[in-house]
Amino acid sequence: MLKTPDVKASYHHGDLRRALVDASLEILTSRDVADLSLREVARRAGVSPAAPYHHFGGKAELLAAIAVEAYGLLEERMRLAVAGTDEGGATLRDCVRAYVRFALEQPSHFRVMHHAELRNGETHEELAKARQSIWQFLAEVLRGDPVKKDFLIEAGNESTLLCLAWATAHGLATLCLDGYLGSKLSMPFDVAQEPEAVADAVSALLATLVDTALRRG
Amino acid sequence: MLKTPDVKASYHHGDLRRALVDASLEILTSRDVADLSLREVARRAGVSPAAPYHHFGGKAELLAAIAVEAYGLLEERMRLAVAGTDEGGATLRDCVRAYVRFALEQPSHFRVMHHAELRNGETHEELAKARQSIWQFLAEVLRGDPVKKDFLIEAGNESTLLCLAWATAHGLATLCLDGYLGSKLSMPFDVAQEPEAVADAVSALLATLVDTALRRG
DNA sequence: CCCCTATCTGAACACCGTCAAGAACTAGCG
DNA sequence: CGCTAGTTCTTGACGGTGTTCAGATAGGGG
Repeated sequence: MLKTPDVKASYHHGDLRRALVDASLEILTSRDVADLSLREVARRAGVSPAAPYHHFGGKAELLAAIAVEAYGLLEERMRLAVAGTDEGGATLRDCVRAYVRFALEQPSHFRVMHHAELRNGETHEELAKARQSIWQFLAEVLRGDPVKKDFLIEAGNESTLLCLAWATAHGLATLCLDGYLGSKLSMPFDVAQEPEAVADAVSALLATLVDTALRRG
Repeated sequence: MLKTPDVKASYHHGDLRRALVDASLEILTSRDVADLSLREVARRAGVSPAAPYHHFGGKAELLAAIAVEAYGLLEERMRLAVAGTDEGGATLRDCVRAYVRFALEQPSHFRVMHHAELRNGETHEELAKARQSIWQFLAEVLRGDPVKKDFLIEAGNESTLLCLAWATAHGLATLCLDGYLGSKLSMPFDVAQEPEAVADAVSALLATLVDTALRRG
């Protein structure tokens, strides 16, 4: 429906590759990635079940393409997030927050990124590059913070702190998306807030803990 | 093969329900939960594809049963972990570490716990209870720590710190299991250590940060 | 002993991912 | 313009899946 209007509905689809990705994302809005059917994607794009195989090697490759796109979007988000802050101790908080917000606002993309079928094999070259790019960026952000820099270098704790930040962000995002946080689902106390608010509070707490502890260190 | 030896291989299976769960766990050792085929489980248990439906409502209910079992195991692990420590500030670290170690040592159970098919629907009553039980336990552990107690109560930050701990543990476990940590897969620096070592270091760092910051607070 | 119930089988349905062969269309060369 | 080459899509098929249902089978209570 959003195709370039001058292109008629001809035998040859205008840009089927793009249409398949978009159709997948639409379906993923309401279904989980494990239940994504390649046939349904083709159906929604108005083509036969075998058509996608001329643009992707198979279902896994379609998902990989979506994941690569997702990594690009995520890195862009995080760059924007830290660009807005003034080099203070807020960068860590903003990175974590951007990560979680991306997961909450683009859940389809986020879920595909971490799906099982494209984790194990070193299959996709682009995927590995996209992942490394984000790590690199995060490492630079951390190194750029003058307060943390000394502590990191002297203690050799750079990777540990980086892992802590990423684990927190990833865990937060995963828990939010899976519905563990923010609802009356399973919490024994007052986390009646929205998932976003919980994520913000946790991100801020982590940044505060790090800053306070390091200034003391 | 591990059935009680006196029971013959009769038409009626001795304890098919248990056998199906065990067969599932065996298969999950080498395959992801998304690729778990109910027919294959039945095949491995030596019964027809329709047999499981007399013990479980379907594939989802089988997975739910495994998940309930997993929550029990996890809570047991965590209780043991904190029972061994002397009420100091190490409890937080030990909880996080126990969580991650459980994920690494029982990956089949852990993956099933957080699989999509049993997240959304309020389907299983037992599942919700098992989840709440762990939350309750974690909250008690945190409240029991005298150093953190004051900070938590005065600041109203109890749930936030709890979420931070859980998010870190969960993120760490997920990242380890998915192969992001501990290998040359995608890290730009020296995380050549084993996943367990990384997890230990991160858990310790989090606990240190919390203690240092709160003692200062 | 017989019947009843729980348990398991066999066949069936619809759906899935994937592949091989061929039809429909486009593009480019003469 | 017309023919050819090549890309793009369709049709049809194969094996696998979750699930259902009528019927076969076994064991326990009257």
